[in-house]
Amino acid sequence: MPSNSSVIKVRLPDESVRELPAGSTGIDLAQSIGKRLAQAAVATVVNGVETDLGVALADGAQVSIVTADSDAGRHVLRHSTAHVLAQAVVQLFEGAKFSIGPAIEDGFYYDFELPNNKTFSDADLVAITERMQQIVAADQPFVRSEMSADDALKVFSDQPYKCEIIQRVTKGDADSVDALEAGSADAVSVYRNSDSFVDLCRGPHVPSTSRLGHFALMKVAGAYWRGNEKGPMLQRIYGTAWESKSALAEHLHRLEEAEKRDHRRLAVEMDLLSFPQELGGGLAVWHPKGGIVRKLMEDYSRERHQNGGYKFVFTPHLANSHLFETSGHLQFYKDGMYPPMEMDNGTYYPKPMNCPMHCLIYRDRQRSYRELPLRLFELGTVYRYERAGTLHGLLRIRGFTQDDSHIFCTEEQMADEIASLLDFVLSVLRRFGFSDFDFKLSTRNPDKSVGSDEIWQKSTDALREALNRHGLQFTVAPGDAAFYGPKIDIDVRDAIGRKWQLSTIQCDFNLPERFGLEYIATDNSRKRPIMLHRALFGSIERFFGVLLEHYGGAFPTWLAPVQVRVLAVASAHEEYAAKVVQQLVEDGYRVDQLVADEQLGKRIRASKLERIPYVLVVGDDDVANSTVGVNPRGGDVRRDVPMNEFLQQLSADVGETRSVA
RNA sequence: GCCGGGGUAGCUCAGUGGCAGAGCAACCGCCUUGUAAGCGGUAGGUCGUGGGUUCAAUCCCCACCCUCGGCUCCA
Repeated sequence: MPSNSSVIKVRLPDESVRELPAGSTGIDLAQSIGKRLAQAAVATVVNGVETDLGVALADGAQVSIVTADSDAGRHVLRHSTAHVLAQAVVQLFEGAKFSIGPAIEDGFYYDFELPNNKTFSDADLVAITERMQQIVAADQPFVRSEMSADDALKVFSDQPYKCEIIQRVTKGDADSVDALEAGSADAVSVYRNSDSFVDLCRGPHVPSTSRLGHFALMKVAGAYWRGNEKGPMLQRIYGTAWESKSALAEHLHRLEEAEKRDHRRLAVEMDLLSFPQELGGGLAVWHPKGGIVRKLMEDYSRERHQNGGYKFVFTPHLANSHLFETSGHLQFYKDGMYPPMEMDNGTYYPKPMNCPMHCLIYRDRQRSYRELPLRLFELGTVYRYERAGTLHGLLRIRGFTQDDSHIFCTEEQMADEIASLLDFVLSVLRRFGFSDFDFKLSTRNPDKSVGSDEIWQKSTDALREALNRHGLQFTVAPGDAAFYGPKIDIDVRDAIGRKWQLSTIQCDFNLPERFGLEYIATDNSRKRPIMLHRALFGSIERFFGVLLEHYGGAFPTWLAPVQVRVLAVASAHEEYAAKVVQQLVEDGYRVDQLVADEQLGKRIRASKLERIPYVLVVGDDDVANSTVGVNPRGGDVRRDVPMNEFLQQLSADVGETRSVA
């Protein structure tokens, strides 16, 4: 049905059709639907392509409006705010070069090069913010135009980074970042805000700068141009931007809350562990309270492994360099190892991983197929010389203990073994309060791998099948595998939604080869076993750090360093309090008592700050009736609770993993 | 490793080219307390380490160590 030339029809997401005068834009469409929508609109999606609001709509187009409070809308806001940042910097810093400025999660950044290797200071950020607000107030339009690469090179003649992007796009070797910046080779797109500021960009953008304004510049950081460590280092400014003042405020509040549960801060506050400067970077000592929690974690892990058919092994912290030559680690990862110790009978290295030693245990005698799968388990402490700038509390540390398992099995056993491993791993993680998992299957990188296509295929299929068998959603990361085989990585989401990579299950056919591992098969032939690497916590240290942040220091009762604290109202009740303590200790709980030489309120406050799960208060009534006052963490106070009733409550609490506080 | 910010009492932080400061915690005393900070007092420091400049350095300069935010890396 041919439409009237003065009218166009567009289809909306709900399949309804709207008629508009020819030449109407996304703005017109939004206005025709509603005033509020027009106010919230930042872009359109036309036939599946994100487009500026101001572009005339074609007859018959499928159109949806992108609003500022959607993920896509915030992305547009953030990208547009990055342009405003670039304009402000170029205006305030004579000779500044700007390179790329994408939207990222929660915000945006822009990379700059200042003349004479100058860097931005915090004071500069204040000035830049003010200038950005002026640009917002000036209501500058974002005007799109397309031009040839030659013309674009002229426009950006004084901007070497922009020229480099244009040239790469022209030559056809643009990566995804370049493409975002410049559009395509035949039509380089640019957005102009004013006579003096134009930026290379694919878009889309908000119609004008007045749509922005709820942003904050967060920090300055160095960043390599194109991520190349050998290339120039630029100055990156990070910012955050939102659709409203309140959304921005909420985000800043979330950051504050996250900072309060930073494991490094909690470790100090709660006297769990420390990083003495005298030890050297990235090396921790565990204090008694942290030690209790760690021991409980390890005990639980050992118990589960015991029940899971694992054999416990122990291996030394040092090994002769021959071992790591055989394994190939010295060849691939020497830079990440602590330096060698030259001894009169050879060269020794602190071990950066346990697998080669477990291979030696396997190889020590002839193995039969009847022994397989052979599951070796060790809490093995390893040392890796992580680069100085990468250390981060417990999450990136130089000396750590892996809950490391190596499973030797036949090719036929591999799929079942991986499937049951997944069950095992998830079951243990759930006990620690995690319930939200993301799975990633990392596949072969042909340029950085060893082994035959066939075995790679088999291993990858086995991992994939295990995930499918459990009905688990997973993403595939092509080329992210280790050099020796594919792997499944398991991320958990913590109480405030952040993702942490913890467990990993890896197939390895390289080390069995290198160590010449064999077993005698049913037909009396010698065969090579498959080796599965599996770390569940990853490292005890890292897992502990993640747990600390997950619970915000409020460990579930079964893990809490002190589970119950007993407070006498006054000195006269101290004797009864001590009896309560004694009974709880006899029942196997971790209990202490704070004597009444301070006000009760003050002692309760101190106990709450220590995040003790139960504070018991005992006074005259309790002495008379054998009761306690129960003040639970995160709950309401109950008076006159019979001791037996409290014991039942405590027992039930410790028996199950409590939800996070 | 690279760019930038830091390191002062147990903790959080202020401060100055000329005798080192606060709050909390600790310790002592008074108070004997019924559910998140009672009152008074005492003690506590090689101002990260080593050099240099200076009549004098915690402060200025250099190097190193540690740490924080990023980048790169992460078997």
